[in-house]
Amino acid sequence: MIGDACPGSKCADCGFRSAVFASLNTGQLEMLTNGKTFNAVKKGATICKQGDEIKAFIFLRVGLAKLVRNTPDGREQIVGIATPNDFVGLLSLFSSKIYQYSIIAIEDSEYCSVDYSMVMDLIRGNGIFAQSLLEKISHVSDILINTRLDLDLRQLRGRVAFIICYFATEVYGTTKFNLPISRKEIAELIDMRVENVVRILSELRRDNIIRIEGTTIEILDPEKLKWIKVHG
Amino acid sequence: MIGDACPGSKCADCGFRSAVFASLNTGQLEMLTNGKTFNAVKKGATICKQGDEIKAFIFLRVGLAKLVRNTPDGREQIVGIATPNDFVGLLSLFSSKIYQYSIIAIEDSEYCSVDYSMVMDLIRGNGIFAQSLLEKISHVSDILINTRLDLDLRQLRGRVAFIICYFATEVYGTTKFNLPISRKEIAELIDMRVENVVRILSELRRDNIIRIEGTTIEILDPEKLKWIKVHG
DNA sequence: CGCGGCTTTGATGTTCATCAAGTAAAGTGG
DNA sequence: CCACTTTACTTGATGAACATCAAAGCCGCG
Repeated sequence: MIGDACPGSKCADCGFRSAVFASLNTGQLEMLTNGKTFNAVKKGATICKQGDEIKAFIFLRVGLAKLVRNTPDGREQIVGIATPNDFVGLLSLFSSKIYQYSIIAIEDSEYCSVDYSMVMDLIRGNGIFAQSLLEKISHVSDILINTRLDLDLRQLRGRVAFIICYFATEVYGTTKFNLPISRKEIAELIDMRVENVVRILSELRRDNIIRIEGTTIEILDPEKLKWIKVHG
Repeated sequence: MIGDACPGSKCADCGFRSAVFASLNTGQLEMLTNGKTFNAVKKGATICKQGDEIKAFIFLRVGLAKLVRNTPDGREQIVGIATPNDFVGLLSLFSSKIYQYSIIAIEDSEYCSVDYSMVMDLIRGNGIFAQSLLEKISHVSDILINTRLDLDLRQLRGRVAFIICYFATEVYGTTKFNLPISRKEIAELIDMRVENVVRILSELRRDNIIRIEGTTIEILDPEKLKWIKVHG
């Protein structure tokens, strides 16, 4: 499925088009149409790999992906989660020739790749576009850093509560959802051990704060969960 | 001392001029000269304050500053250290109307403030400048995030070793230097408690890995220190 | 069916935060 | 200048939080 033409063919007509591209004129949009590739991948697929040369600008249209980093001691650390409309790998893009993280689909996903040099041309040729991109990248960094700083302040119960709230509000927008990642991945995302993730989830279930059924999680007591998220 | 004219007056002649400004033409450099203010402040001075409206683009010429965040529970967390040639507060700049962090001088410092709207004009009017700025901001974010992720993997001994190495190599470039921050500030920077910072510094001294004399730290055994930094 | 990976719970030891208490250094006011 | 207060630093003792080890159940997959 890699490299198929985008179903909606022209970027100008794309329902997923990001606000970042709003400033492009007709000619520039046509350039974009010709320079991009549409991709659909299954859950588990690697979209790009840490250490590989950056050749494209990746825009996630549908699905969900994790940003993964290999730690010096051979473990894996999840840097963050990419949701639809995100430019994944945006951070590495301008600061390095290689990807700092791998990007792996955690749900069936669709994304567009735009040729790296084309984006550079657009930046140089369209000031408003450059400004939009600056704002976008700045925003993404800010969220990532602030989230990390927040997590660092909390102990494990607070972190687990945080991640449940995150998926409920930021990703799915409901109090009941299918957790797209394993316990082990939660652990990698918030820097703790699998056993403790499990233990704390069990505690939350025991206290009737959440309900767990297979991979489905339902928040029963949002107030209490929020309290734990803030006060640890 | 706030608001004095830059001694070197014209930005075009400024010895501290960042590579980011390399692409500006004569007219644009003149704009810059007229739109900036030069400032010199003493150690401890607040350069900008978390929550205040962003009106300027701050470029640190001389000195050292800490980026500080007030945590929800009233403590302080140090996000990072700004060294000469850094654009401080760069991250907030494009993603928010207000500063996400306070910036406080930890050594006597000099910096230039450039009017916010002027920077925006330059971005829109000069594509190469926009691209340079994207690269710069991307680089700063990347370092900040990777540092944070690294710290999250380490236990306390590793973090203390990390921060000593950081000041030795990144900030001062020597194995013997004056630690510009207090024990408490180290704790705030690497998410631990003062008592443990002190305890671990004492251990390192006892094991002849470092020497401490007042605020001066000298690395005696770089190999061992590096080992601790990596392996906790 | 059996293997391997994910999940779960319990027991145990290590790491770290907290509390307490004392020393040194640095500012403050008379 | 000295008494006084405040702030930074330091060490020890204790308990809480967390990682690690161990073992068993579960599920998907060849």
